Order: sequence, then C-alpha cells, then structure tokens
Amino acid sequence: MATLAQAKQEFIEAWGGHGSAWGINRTMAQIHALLLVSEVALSTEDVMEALEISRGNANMNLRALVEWNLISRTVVKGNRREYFIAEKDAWRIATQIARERRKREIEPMLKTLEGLSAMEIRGEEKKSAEAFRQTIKNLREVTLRADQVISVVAKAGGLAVTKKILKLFVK
Amino acid sequence: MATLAQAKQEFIEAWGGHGSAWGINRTMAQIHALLLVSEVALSTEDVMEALEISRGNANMNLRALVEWNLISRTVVKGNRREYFIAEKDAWRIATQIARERRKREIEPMLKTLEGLSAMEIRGEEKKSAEAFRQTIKNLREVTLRADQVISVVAKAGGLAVTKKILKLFVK
DNA sequence: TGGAATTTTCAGAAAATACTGAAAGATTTG
DNA sequence: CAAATCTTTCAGTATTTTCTGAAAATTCCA
Repeated sequence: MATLAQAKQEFIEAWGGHGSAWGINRTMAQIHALLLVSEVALSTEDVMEALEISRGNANMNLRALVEWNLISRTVVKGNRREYFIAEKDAWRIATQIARERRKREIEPMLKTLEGLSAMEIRGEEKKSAEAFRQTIKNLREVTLRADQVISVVAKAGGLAVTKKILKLFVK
Repeated sequence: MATLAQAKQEFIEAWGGHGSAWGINRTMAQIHALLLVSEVALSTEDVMEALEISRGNANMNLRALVEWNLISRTVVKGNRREYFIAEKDAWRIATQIARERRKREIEPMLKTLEGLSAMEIRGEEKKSAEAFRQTIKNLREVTLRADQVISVVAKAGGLAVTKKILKLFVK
C-alpha cells in the first residue's frame, strides 16, 4: 500500500510519460501533473525542487503551461514570488488541450491543404492533376470534419451533456 | 503557376511537416504523402530516390506505415521487388490514424489512470487522499469520454454520415 | 533611487531521436 | 543449389530537441 506522496509521484511520472500523446514534452506534463495534485499554489522554486530541474527549464515550461491556459499565475499574500495553480476541472482541462491542439495543428494543416487546393497547375497531365486536386480536397474535407467534431465536443456543456449524447450512439 | 510535380513536392513537404501533429515523424509522413499522390505503386528504391533517404530509413518507415495500415505491400508482375501502395480514401485514412492513436496513446493512459484509481493509500491524510483519488477519477472519466467520441466517429458510416450528424450540432 | 529579490533569456551542453550504410539474412531464379 | 536480387538489421553518426546555469533584465521595497 502506498503513501499519498508515493501515489502522487507515480501520477506525475505517468502523466509525464503520456505527455507526448497530447503534444507537450515530458517536463511540461510533469509540472502540470505536479500542480494538478498539489493542494496549494507552488512557486518556481517549489517546482524546481520537486522535479529536480533547473530554473530555466521550470520557468520555460511554466510559461508554456500558462499559455496553454492549463495553469495560472497567482499571488500568495505576504510573499513576493509568483505562484502557480492548475485548472482542476477535468472537462475544462480536456477542452483546453483540444482547443490548443486545434489551433497549433489542425488549423495550420487546413491552411496548407487550402493553399494546395487553390494552386493552379499547368501542364499536359490534365487527368493526373485532377486526381491530385481531388486527393487534396478529400483530405481537406476530412480534416475539416475532424476539426468540427472536436470543436462541437469542446463547446458542449460539459461532461454530463457529452455523456448523454454519447449514449445515443454507443452500442 | 506550378507544374504537377512541383505541387506534389509541396504537398509532400507540408505533409511531412504536419506529421508530428498525428504522432509520426517527418520521414514517415513524407513517404505517406509520396505514396498518397503517386498514381502507381512504388518500390523502396523509388522512395529512396524521390526523398533522398537511405535504404534503412526507407525500409523502416515503410514498415511502420504498413503497421499503421496506411499503406500496403503489393506485387507488380514481372518484377521481383516489393511495391507499396497507399490507402487513398481520406475517411479511411483518418479513421485508421484515429484507431492507431487510440491504441498507442489513449488506451495506455486509461490503464495508468485506472491503476492509480485502484491504488490503496495509507496514512493520516484522509481528506487529501480522497481529493487526489477524485482528481484521478475525473481525469479517467474525461479520457474515457474522449475515447468514446473518437471511437463513435471512427465507426460512423463515413464522411457523409458524419457530416449529417454534425449538422445537428453546428451553429 | 539603490539595491535586494525574483524572473527571463539564451549560449552551450546533454539527452533523445532519427538516419546512414554496410553487412547479414532472405528469397527467387536459372 | 549457387548466384543474383532484394530486404532487414543495427552499430555508429548526425540531427533535433530539451535542459542547464549564469548573466541580464525586471520588479519591488525601503
């Protein structure tokens, strides 16, 4: 049987390991995990110590997490340092990650595909050019629908609503 | 105005660049793109030449793409070599990618969260332990729902069906 | 305003990841 | 079944990504 501290440590390591699944690096995911299971706000120093990382690394990844809106800066009174606190609501965490990845990955991809769609192609190979254009168009359409699915879910009222809607479709 | 070859080249580079968005490396994505826009099956040699990569690299990434079910081996008669051909249907490409990522990323994550949920925690901090357990449970539930959304969409009849269902929810 | 406390930046170092090329292993064919 | 053709493997190398630590910048307070 584990102590609470051990369980938290295990979670931090696991979350760090899975971080690449949603497009962030190990350290960033570990810091996120650390703050997720911390009951109090933590300073850069605290994070450095807990994860045994350098100040630069801590600073950089804390900033990135703030940009992702997964954590926020806060003030602890009687103290000059900056402290950080994580968004704890799992639904909001998930939709926030979805939102960021959409922005960073799907949108640029759609831009690329749209650019290629719009490209005029010269030369004799009419048929081939048409096939190429169609491939791109299809990829664009599918990407667009994936994007919409993500977007619809992220804008759903929350976990309970999603669960109900899913019931209509599952099994 | 670009030639068809130039447009294809541009697509290959772009697709390579976006590859990391869906969990594969640049070369693997480029090979996929090359085969996607190729009207004929290509051999390892062809791929090596087109992308200026080594035999080892070509071989490794072609195998990975076969494992992802994004391309398949084929035979060109009167020829001893192995040739490769890509799945061209955009909907199937997308669902295949979704399926693989689910397997490689979401499932292990659920396993981890379930393991942590099941963990018994000793010590005096009952309240804290309960809060921790709740955090994990919530993350698990949200991950599970995300998984189900992906799964439902991937099993939908195809792009047309998805489009219709989306209409119920968008705007 | 001076200076102590804190945060940010970034060049170089370390670590992780991807690639090469040649050798070994298969497979086909004459 | 031996030679030719093709595929796979993998140790070493190259590239990319991430991290460190110290200096510079900023903020806060007396």
